Amino acid sequence: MSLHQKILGEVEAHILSGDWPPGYRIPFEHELTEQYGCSRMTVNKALSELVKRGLIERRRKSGSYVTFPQVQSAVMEIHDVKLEVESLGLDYAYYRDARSVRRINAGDGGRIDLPTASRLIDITCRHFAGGRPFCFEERLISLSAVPEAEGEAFDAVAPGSWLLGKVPWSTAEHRIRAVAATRPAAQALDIAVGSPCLVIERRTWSGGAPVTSVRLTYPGDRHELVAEFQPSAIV
Amino acid sequence: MSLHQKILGEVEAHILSGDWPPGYRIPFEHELTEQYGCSRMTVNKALSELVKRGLIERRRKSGSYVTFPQVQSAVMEIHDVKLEVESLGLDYAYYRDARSVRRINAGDGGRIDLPTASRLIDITCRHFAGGRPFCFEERLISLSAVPEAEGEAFDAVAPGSWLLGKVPWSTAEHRIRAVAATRPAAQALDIAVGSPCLVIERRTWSGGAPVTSVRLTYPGDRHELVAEFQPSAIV
DNA sequence: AAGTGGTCTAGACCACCGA
DNA sequence: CGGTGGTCTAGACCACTTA
Repeated sequence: MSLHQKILGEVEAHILSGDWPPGYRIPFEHELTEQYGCSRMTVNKALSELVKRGLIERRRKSGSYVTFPQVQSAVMEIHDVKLEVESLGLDYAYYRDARSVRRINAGDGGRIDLPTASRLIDITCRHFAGGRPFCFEERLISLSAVPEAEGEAFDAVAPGSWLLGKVPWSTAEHRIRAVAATRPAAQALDIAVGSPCLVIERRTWSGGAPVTSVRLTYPGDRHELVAEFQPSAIV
Repeated sequence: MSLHQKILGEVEAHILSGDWPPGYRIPFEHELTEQYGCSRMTVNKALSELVKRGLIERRRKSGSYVTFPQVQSAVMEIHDVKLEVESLGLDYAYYRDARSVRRINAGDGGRIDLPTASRLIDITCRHFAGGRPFCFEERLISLSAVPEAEGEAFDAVAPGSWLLGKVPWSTAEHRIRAVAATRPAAQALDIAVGSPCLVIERRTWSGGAPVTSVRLTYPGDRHELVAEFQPSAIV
């Protein structure tokens, strides 16, 4: 492994571990130069790559700083409905409909892959944009992965936003479908039963263990997913 | 603009224009060094970036070569409906419904961003899986970007498959929505007007110029998009 | 064996911008 | 004004690979 890769990896590790939080000023080039006993070009190569990856930003005379988490990056990252609504310039509101703690059962079939009789939280809630229903959310959270969730009522902050700041995730899988609105979804979203809806099911893991599974139902005429790719962006 | 960016841009232009086709050996570093009157590091910086973008690959002692277009990647890359169907283990069939060469008009509003009166090909076709309609495709292809398309009837090979092996792409944008089936789509897919459909609109650019725009309509109950992400994979 | 790319050095000049 | 990052140079050594 080359030296600039080593430097890149170590700085990246500091950032991803939270050791160097957003806004933190990382060491100057000349400091890293001393620390690694190499020339400035080598350090510069590593830091330039981190800029391309969006992990740091650099300001002349001032230094290099860890960037604040990408809100909704180019692809279809973990996205927080609240941020999504606010980025549209609309008022956001949240309402929790139901919350229960229970054991997993056959009705959850496949939604979340946990051992029999695992305990989980089952939540349904709604997100509003500009006063209109924007998204209907049905979520399961594994209590073995996130024990603190049991103490949360989720009546002020949405479970998605709460989890985002709480649990680091390592993998997410999205399934995206078009469906006819079911009765509960139609009621929640104030649309006709059977009208087209975009459904996004996201399952998230952290270190191999399932964390949460969420089904987001959007009225088809009010939502659109946008994803931009570059060939090299694929790992 | 810095010199390494200039070199990068010019080499990229040669590749994207087809001037330097896949397999072509681009000039050696020392040749570019002479041509641009700069040091090897500067040339190297440009070429290393092209490796990251997947446009070239480099072999010691041999030289640097334009790569062959990537076919399909992990996420929701440019995807070929034919490969998609075959990966499901179903028989694939293709039928071209209509094809015309015309000038862009107001009705194309926003689907493809070309100058007034640009010439393009307008195609509608269908993909079948296991004998059943699987996808309805409406596509525009810019003739200024892909002049060879004018000689293609697209009655045996789908335009998507044809383009994939022909034109390198640099950026793609997806828009994903749920809609009620329009009359033409419903007829093509043999479903009821108004039933939910998943619509994927993909626009593709090559070196900043629009290449093609396609709208794929899938019956909502027969299709699902799956995408898997890892946090670090984001650029 | 020879020529390529991979990496690194120890400087340099410059633009920018915050103190 | 001074310190930072952005860029570039003219070398160097090495690993690899293939001609």
